[in-house]
Amino acid sequence: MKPYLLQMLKEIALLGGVRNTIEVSSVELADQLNTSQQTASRYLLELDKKEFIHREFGIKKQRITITDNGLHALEDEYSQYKQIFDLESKVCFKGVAVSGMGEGKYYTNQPGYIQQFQQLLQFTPHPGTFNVEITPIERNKLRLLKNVGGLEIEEFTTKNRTFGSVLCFPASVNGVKGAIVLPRRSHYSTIIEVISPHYLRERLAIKDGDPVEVMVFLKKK
Amino acid sequence: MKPYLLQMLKEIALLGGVRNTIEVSSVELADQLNTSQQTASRYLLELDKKEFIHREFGIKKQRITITDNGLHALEDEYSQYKQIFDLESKVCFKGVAVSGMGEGKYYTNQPGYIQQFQQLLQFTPHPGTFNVEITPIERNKLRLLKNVGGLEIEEFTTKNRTFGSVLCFPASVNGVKGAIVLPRRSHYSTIIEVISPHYLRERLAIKDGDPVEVMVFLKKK
DNA sequence: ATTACTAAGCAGCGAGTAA
DNA sequence: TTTACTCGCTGCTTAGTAA
Repeated sequence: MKPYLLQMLKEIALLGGVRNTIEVSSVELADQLNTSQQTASRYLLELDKKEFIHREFGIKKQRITITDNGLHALEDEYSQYKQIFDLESKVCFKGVAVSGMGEGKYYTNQPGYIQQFQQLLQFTPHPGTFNVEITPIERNKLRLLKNVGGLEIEEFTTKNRTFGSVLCFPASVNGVKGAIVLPRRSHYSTIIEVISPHYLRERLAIKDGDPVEVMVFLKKK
Repeated sequence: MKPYLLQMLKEIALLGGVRNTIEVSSVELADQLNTSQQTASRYLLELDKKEFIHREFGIKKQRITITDNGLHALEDEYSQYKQIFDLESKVCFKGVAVSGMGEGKYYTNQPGYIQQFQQLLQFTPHPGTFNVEITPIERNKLRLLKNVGGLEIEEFTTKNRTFGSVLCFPASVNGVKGAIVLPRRSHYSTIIEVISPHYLRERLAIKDGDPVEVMVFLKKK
């Protein structure tokens, strides 16, 4: 939807056009939008044609109601703004399921990690990680997470080697509880690793390439 | 602010550009907005020039942060959407204070009205009404109020005459408690009449022509 | 009063390209 | 790789005006 049409739809909504009929002339709407009567009229024609509003003509002014279609458009926009101002409490990643190379299983079987997961997350992770590939542009949100800070999993040493520290955030994958795991060392990649008390791949009935939504929860300040 | 610039600002915010720096190229932003690299670049120049964002250039990509200015623009937009979806619980009118012709005092001194006000609103109105002139376009919101319904003040008869029924809504004027009064008979005018336990004109230190904000509260369903 | 057409002008778009 | 310039073209805007 063209941004200028959405703007007009918003204006109609603010005047009470949601589940209610308003009576306005194209001149009045033009004034509200700081534009000409002709442009307001054209916008109304476009909104009508695209079924975002319904119009009836009287002898003067016109009666306008926002359709379900139009209401959905407004709701979508609203939810984006809610997300922006909610970004300090939760961050949403959209991606697709991918297979790792089994290293996830190796790490999540280390007692040194398992104990800390149990303590900080109050669950025992199912062996292995569930990997989600995100678009490069969403890596910016990973940076955001590191800036805000999360649960610190400390490094530890076994007789064989050292396991590095990890930053961890409670999360959900398509609504199922878990946590995401960001190794401190590695640079931001386009793969998010998720651990969960459940075997996510089975629980969500997901195979490689399926779209998934990862919601990451930040600790409130 | 041009709607298409706001759209881009919103996109930057969704990527985490609020109180945080993101690294994106103009091509990536163009992809997000379904437009060309050139257009994305131009938008960034405009947003920068108008101080909605701050930019730094690295060897690749650019580091972008939303300025306070930009954040305000987003907050304004957000609050408008909040208002739309809150319209079923409260409606806001902006107008200016005007003087009536004293009839307000006559009506608000009628015991038949006073008793009902006390019962439905839990306060005794200060004699007289506080009148607010709204723009003709906002009369649509009055229609909305009548559709939703409010507190019914019933008509009554004295030995001299009949006083008509009135629709009434709890409200506040610049934050001070009161109620608006819509005579059932009269057609929508551009004057809102407000009653209040306080002498609003004095309490708010307001004279004719001063801008006021009337917030009307609807009963929840 | 109203809506909305036509026509002309101008702003925004993006291909090509420089740095 | 980047960003952002020029410039031709498209499409949005608005004055004038009909209905």
